[in-house]
Amino acid sequence: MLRTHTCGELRIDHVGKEVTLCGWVQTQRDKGGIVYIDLRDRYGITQLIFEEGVTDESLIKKAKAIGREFVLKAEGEIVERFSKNDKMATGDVEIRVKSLSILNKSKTPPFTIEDETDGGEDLRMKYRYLDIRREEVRKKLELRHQMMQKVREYLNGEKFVEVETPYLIKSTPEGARDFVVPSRMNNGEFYALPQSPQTFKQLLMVAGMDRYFQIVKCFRDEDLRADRQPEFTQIDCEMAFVEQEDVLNTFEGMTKFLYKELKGVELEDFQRITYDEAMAKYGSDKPDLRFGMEFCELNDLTHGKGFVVFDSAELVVGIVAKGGADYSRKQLDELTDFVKKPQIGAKGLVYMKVNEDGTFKSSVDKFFDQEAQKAWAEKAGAESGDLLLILAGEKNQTRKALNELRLELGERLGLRDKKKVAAAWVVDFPLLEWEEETGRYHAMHHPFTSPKMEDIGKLESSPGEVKANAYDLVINGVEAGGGSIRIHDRELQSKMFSVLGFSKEEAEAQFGFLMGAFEYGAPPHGGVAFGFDRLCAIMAGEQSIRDFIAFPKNNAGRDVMIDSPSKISGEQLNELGITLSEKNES
RNA sequence: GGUUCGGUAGUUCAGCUGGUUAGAAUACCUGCCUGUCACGCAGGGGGUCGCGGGUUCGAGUCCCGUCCGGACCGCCA
Repeated sequence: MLRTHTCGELRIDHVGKEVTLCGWVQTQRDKGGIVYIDLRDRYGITQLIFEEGVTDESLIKKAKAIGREFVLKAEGEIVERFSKNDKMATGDVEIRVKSLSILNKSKTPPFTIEDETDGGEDLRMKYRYLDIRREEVRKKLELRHQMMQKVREYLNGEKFVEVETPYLIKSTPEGARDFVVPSRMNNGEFYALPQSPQTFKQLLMVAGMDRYFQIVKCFRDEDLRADRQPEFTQIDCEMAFVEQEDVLNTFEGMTKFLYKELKGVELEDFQRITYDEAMAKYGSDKPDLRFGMEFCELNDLTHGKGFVVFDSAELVVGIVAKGGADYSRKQLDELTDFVKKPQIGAKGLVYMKVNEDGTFKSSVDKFFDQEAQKAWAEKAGAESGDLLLILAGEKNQTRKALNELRLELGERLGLRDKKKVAAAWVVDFPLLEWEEETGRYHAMHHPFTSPKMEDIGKLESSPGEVKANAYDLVINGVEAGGGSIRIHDRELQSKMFSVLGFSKEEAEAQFGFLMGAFEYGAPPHGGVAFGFDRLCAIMAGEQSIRDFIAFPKNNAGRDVMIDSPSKISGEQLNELGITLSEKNES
């Protein structure tokens, strides 16, 4: 070992000891007759001191020539500081250096290695190895590590077995686009990287593994977001001989365990809310329940008064912004512009202020008298000083837009409190969703999700109304995980594929192995998958998952550090039997 | 595929309705400084204003195209 201690552990009772530290130079402060160097490693920072009259002349000269991020080995005696720094854990002591080796020099880094770095996103990613030296990023990766340990601890305690499943598997048309890997030995054929180990974990249930989990990379070739990466990590779980409640309880337990162990927070029992209720009250299947501001439907109080926008709307729905009656014209215009943004797509925004004197002032006074507005206020629960904001239009679109407005207001009113944790299970998702482009139904969760028993009769007659044994865990408005009770019966699975528009042959070719397995005594089973990166971000109160991934990709799916993806040689292409179209040749 | 914001010193940014020699902070270099810890003081170097084209007497600034980055919509069973 080159060092006897780390840069974070020395305290006043170490005084007098001879130690050797290794680390990077955070800063060097040359005061003339005295030189300080802050030496940093992953554990902390310790001050080195070189003093005229005490330290060797040549050593002082050496110290004066040292720059940021040099790698040093410093030997010396721990002494009590003449002037202490109570902002540092090691601030009571310093090392009076007797011997110094420069283990490596460093170019001046392109951005400062500090919590409040001056580096932009792009630059930080290009020099990610420097970015990770920053405490802020390091702590996030350490949280991730801790979480991984705790997940394993909990699931191991619950008798789950961690089983690895293959990465080179088969492409299927359902769901997200696959990342595809050409096979040299099977020329002209391709593997696909798993979007999730779904079918394998079900096969493990058939295999009697009973309780399976895996912390596993998954791959989806879709566009990125702050909370979406093309390769990401899931806590993938499956249990046999269980019902929905058993799965929910097990993983509610895991989530509580993680919060307790990692954040010291005891979570209350999670709310349960149905999909239909979530959509009606919040316009979203992942509502942020840290605050109320529930939707209030106003159809019956708004129709027939000659206001065309409301009369022609499938849904008229509002929310109350507490204390919003003093919003200025400008603020209201801002909110109107917000909902009219193309991403949100509302045509306009109707407001109604409840004045302190009990009167009402709205943007539609022409059509609705005080009496009518009073009725709105009563229904929506708007009291004096409040602001009622109303959107109207096609049902789903309007709910979606009002959801965005609700979140925006929540942000502006400071209701999305980072310190709060609101976790809920959203249950009873629809089994199927109509897809306009293809003109057929597709599975809302995935095609292995079981329909509710009582709805099975409707599978062929009115598929859109069938509810599924599917559930999502939503924390602070983020989908942290989701799962379902699966189909374990060959006939039902077959029927499901046919409802989804698969021919018998297609279903057999793509999923015959699974349906075949169901014929050999498949137990009832179900499970869940958590977005591990997201769970880390949620727990740290962050929006972006990128800093919880050591080497993430940028918006365009590129790794700017190693510059991938990249072209491959003609020989490699030949070997794989691949010809590129002209526009891609170089 | 689309919307939107941005690209100016190593870095983060300012630069107005087009107008002389493009600025600040920080970083870097040199000198001074024995208790600093965002050290201080004095001085210095540092720019293809992303790239290409256009308008103009004149473009960092306006227009078109393009590349790069961020956020978002579509997409993500």
